[in-house]
Amino acid sequence: MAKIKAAINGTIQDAITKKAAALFREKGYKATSMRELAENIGVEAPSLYNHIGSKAELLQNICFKVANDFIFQLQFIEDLKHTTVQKIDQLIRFHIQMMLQVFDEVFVANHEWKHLEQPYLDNFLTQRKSYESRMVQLIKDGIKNNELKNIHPHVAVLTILSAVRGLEFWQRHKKEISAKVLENNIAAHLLNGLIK
Amino acid sequence: MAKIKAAINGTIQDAITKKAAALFREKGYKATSMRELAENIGVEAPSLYNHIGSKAELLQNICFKVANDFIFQLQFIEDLKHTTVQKIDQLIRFHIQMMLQVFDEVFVANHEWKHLEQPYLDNFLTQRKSYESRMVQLIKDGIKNNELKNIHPHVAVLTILSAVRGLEFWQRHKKEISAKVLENNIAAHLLNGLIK
DNA sequence: TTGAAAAACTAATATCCGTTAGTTTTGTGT
DNA sequence: ACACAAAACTAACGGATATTAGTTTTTCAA
Repeated sequence: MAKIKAAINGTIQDAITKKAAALFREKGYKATSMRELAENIGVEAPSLYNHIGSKAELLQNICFKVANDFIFQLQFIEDLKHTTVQKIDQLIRFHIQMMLQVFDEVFVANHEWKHLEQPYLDNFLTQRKSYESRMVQLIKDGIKNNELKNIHPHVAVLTILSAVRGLEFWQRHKKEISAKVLENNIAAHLLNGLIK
Repeated sequence: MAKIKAAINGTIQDAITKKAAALFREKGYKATSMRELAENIGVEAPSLYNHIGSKAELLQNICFKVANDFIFQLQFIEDLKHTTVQKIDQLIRFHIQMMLQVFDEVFVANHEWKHLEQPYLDNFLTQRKSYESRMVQLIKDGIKNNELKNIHPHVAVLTILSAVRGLEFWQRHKKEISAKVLENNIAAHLLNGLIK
């Protein structure tokens, strides 16, 4: 059998992880077998182990790569010299873009993290909790300086995060509507419910 | 081993289905074994088959019961003599209440439906698509009669559905905040982004 | 061209899964 | 108390799973 083809600027391991993300998204982690992943790549299952450590490791890499990207961007936005509304708007748009650009990976991080093994599971949940807290703080800032209505900050954060997650459904309608229209509609819908 | 205890006004099958919903929600359908379900009920795995047909059937019952409840309520709301805004408000609140009252079942219908087997899978997806379409029509009505802004109806529907789904996260915070506060905050957040 | 490293292959293992068959226990109406 | 039905049990099946061991093929630098 021919060698596994890596993308132009990626390792073979990256290629396997990418395909794994697609399958984990489509069928779920537990329902995706290594034989199936191998077949999709064009190789026998045991050959995968020349490049990766284990199935569990694939899930770990996907989940923590996504978590890292979000945390990095949040840090970047926090440090900007903008109004709170501008920051929230930018964060919402980043979420939307991630959803559209690395859909499989974000979906897996959102839905399949529960199959992480310890200590990765606790680690992941801690990171997510911290991310939520920092978003709550952003909303609190906006309320304090009178940019936002006096809504319940934590409820607002979860409403925003969940609404953005709804972009999962839009993968099916990608042709009917542009990314920019989506971004503007959703950001407006969510922000208009908050702004004074 | 003692007999399986049914709830006061339910069959034994209902009791098994209820516990299955809890486990499917917590661990996922594929990751939940019949041996595990049996242990949780206090019985050996084969004993379950005196009361149920198969694992797949458990998932079917959970998913279609939930779908049915939602469709029934949507029909009820459609027939009301209310403004469109009132109808949408009421529908949002129903979603929130379902999420809080039959959390496990709604969660499973939202996340584990992909493990349904044919023809149930297609059936379920058809029902869901129809439900979405009818919500889109509701929004369109509201735009037409000038109650709502000229937003993209389908985007609005998915934003609402996803935001409500965010209540999943609130199971952890149930003690900190009352159902009524949640309901009011989320409904307001989502509606204020739509109303003219 | 050759030789070593990388990566494919085949074969196999132990474990888990849903489910069936056959048997024993339990509960209930007479 | 007894008989019958309901529902528990044990044993076992065939099949899928992730992964390992051992071997052959491929690739590529010298």
